[in-house]
Formats: sequence, C-alpha cells, structure tokens
Amino acid sequence: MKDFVDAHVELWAGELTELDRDVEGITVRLQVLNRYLERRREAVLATYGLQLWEFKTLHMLRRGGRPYAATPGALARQLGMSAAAMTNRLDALERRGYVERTHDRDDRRKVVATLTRAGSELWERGIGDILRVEEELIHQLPAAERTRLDELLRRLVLVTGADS
Amino acid sequence: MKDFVDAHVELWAGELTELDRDVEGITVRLQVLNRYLERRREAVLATYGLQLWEFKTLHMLRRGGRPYAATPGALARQLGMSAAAMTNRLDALERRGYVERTHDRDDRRKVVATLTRAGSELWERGIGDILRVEEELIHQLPAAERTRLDELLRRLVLVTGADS
DNA sequence: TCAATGTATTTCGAGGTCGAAATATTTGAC
DNA sequence: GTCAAATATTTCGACCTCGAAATACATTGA
Repeated sequence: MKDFVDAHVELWAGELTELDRDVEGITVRLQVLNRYLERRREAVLATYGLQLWEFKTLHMLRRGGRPYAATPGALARQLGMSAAAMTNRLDALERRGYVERTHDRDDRRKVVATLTRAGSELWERGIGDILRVEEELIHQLPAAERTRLDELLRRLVLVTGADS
Repeated sequence: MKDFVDAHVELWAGELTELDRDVEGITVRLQVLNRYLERRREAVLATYGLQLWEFKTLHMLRRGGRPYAATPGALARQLGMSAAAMTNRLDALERRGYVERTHDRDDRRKVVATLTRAGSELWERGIGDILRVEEELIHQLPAAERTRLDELLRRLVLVTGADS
C-alpha cells in the first residue's frame, strides 16, 4: 500500500540522482505525522478555547510536580524559546487566571509562575484529550510494531545528542 | 540504551496511569527528531543567508518542473499556509531577485510566480546541503532498519488520510 | 565596602503568520 | 448582455515570536 509521500519521493527521485528514497521517505513522513498531530491537538484544545502554546506552558508547569511552579527563564529553556516570548505567554495566562506570578523571596531578580486551581483543572482536561488524540493515531499500529517503531526512533534520537 | 525521552516518559507514567509508554515515546520522539532536523536545515541554509521559509518556497516552485512557475494560491495550498502569507513571501523573494511575478494572460485575476536563474541556482545549492543533513542523521541506522522505519511511518501516514 | 560583572526578567521594535475585508476579474443564470 | 456569485490576490490589523536593549538585583573580588 502506498501513501502520497511515495509519489512525492518518486517525483524527486527522477530529478535528483543522489536521492536516497528511504531517507527522503522518512524525513517527509516525520514532518507529515508531526503536522497532523499538531493540527489534531490544536483542534481538540480549541473546543474549549485553548491555544496549543497555552497548553504547552501549563503542561511544563505541571511537569515539575507540586507546587506546579517555575521561573520564566526555566520554562523558556525547557520549551526551547526566548525568555521574551515566555513573558508574553505568562502575561496572557495570568490575565486569564490560569497562572500567578510572585517574586522569589531569596533572589528578587527571579519571578515564580505558579499554576492556579483553574489552570490545573484546564490542564487536566487538555491532557486527557491530547493523549486520546495521540493514541487514536498510534494505536492503528499493532502493539509489537509500536514498540519496534519506538525503538527505531530512540536510536535516532540518541545520535542527535538531544538531551531535553 | 536509553535516551532522554525515556526519562520523560517514566516521569509522566508515574502521574498519568492511563499513559501508554510506547505512544508517548513515539509522539515525543517524532517531535524531537523533527525539531532537530528543522534546526539543522536552518543552520545550513543560514550559512549563505537563506531562511528556511525562503527555501521552502523556492522548493515548491522547483517541484512542478519547468518553467518552475505557480500561482500564489497554489503555492500557499501546497505549503499549508494562508494566501496572505504567500504574498509576503513572494514580495521578499522578488525583492531579492529569486522570483518574478507576471499576470496570467488568460485569467487576469491570477498571478504567476516564476523562479529566476538566481533563484534556481540558490535552490540547487540548498537542496544538496539539506539532503546531506538528512542523510547524516538517517544513515546512522543500517539500511534494512531505515526501510523498516519508513514502512512503519508509511502505515501511520496512510491512516491519517493525508494526501498532500 | 563597593565597583564591576553576571543573572533574571521585561520592554521594544521588527518579522512572519493568520483571518477578514478590500479589490479585481471571471463565470453563470436569466 | 447584464448582474450576482465565485475566484484570486492583496491589504489590514492582530498575534506570537525573536534578539537586543533596558531594568533590577546578586555575586565577586580587591
């Protein structure tokens, strides 16, 4: 069974003699699957008026465990974005009541963003829906093949040297 | 051998009893690998002052074969973005001399963007570098496993129903 | 002690994206 | 043949991002 990427690969293989079909297939399909998941995540969060970037910020705050707090700088680093952008995100989330900002007592340069009760509840709702969306796609593959796919991807992640 | 995603998955598995480790591993690794490739592509294009979005636009124009031309609307659809954004991209590429805009004789609502000689040469340079970057990563896997990975990804792409 | 350097956050200006409105042209129904 | 609806592009205003500059505070070392 062929997907639309096969046609794309054959088209380019005719133009570029140096093209490795598997490499091109893999890299294009990585992009296609990611874009698909991103759209589905956005769609499900949009049903209750939440943007993906808002959810990601709540998610990162939730991640560290109670009291669900972190500095803007740490959040920005973990999400791979600028501190300036995180200031804007926190402004928006604070306005909507999902996050509170306080100053760190020991080091007053620092700000601590904390998840509010409302923010925590919203995350709870979002994470359930997002996990469902992801399972809906990945469970189309039998369990053994999911494990095999995960292993192959892990080996690639290892060679990138990524560590967060 | 474990990568940093394994730690991430174990951390969340402790919080979310419904979490499927393989599903979470796969979806996170898809994102990690995509982000890695995107950064590497940006880095290599930046060595000669080209943005990734500029390259992608030239690439889509190149894709259709001679005379390397397409309407803004078609380009926007193929790249999954708004027509408004494509207007801006073409403005920039035209200013830099990589693209020319003419009006379609038969349907004067239409505009046709055409790759110039300079644009074509720049694409040539970029595509070589990008293929090298992608091979550098994917060839870390033996040929048989690359094929296997591509097959697994194809099966997922098929169930998304994506067709471009 | 206190000046210099380093760190954390925010502000600012610019860039790329979007959806909606504006503009120009073609198509279709009568 | 004419006019309403459809199509193609651009303009507009808003949003999110970034890097650099500004601000505030902490640390170091002479």
